[in-house]
Amino acid sequence: MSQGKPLRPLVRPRLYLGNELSLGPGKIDLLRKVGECGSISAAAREMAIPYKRAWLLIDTLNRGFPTPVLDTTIGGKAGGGARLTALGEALIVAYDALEAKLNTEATAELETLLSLVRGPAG
Amino acid sequence: MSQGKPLRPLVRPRLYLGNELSLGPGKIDLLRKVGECGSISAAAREMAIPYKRAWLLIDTLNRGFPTPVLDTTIGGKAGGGARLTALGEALIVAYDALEAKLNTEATAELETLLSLVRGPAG
DNA sequence: ATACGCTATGTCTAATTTGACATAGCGTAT
DNA sequence: ATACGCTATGTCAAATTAGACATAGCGTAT
Repeated sequence: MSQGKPLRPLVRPRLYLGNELSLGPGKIDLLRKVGECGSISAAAREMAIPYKRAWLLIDTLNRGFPTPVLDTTIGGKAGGGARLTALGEALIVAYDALEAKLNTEATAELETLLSLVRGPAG
Repeated sequence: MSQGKPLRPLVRPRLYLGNELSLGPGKIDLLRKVGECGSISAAAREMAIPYKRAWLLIDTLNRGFPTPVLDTTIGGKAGGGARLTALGEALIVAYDALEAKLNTEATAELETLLSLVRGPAG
């Protein structure tokens, strides 16, 4: 009966984009948070991960893509911070589109998988 | 335009199925190989991974699902080996269906992502 | 000038994962 | 009886990854 629309994503894909670069929910969530917070460190704080880890994740993105995903400026107290570049925004948009499509178009396949986890008595 | 059908999967999804259980290309490929080879060790050999690693991967599947994914029998030289259970086969079928759907229905979104890796000059 | 909060690194340790061997025991085939 | 090849574990070192601190330097605000 197809069950309304939960719309809570069942699956958050991870893409292997060659060149040792992968893009999954972790980096996307971080990127989005940085866009919201306006700085890497604020995003890291909110996500409860060390600043260095956040910076490193961003760094792998900057290296993996032809142009950086963030515009960063040094200096604190309203001076410095980070903003998404056009590429950064495009990544989020494209990822979200893929995730949404996956979770609407392939719901049946996903439910099949999940039902197998629960077993016949699920 | 839509470009024929390469049908080579652009993305091989990894599913997080709760309970510390994840299902991605690695375990699926292994499962399939075991089905082809008729034993865990032969599959491991062909995939060039240590037997123990293969066995461990299978083990996490067996623990994560309500019933085992393999029927194993001890004893060598045509005596022992492993065969897929109904669940094991179902997993492969369901995964393949999901992967196929993802790679046919979401080609546009995937291409968008890939184009971003290459940049405007790609 | 001082303080604050940010980017950008470096270093070192702990935790986790991976890999390589080793071993026990079983079931067919010879 | 012996050999072979499989499942099923155990152990232990190596490699990789994650985490915790430490530090340098800059740019706004006060």
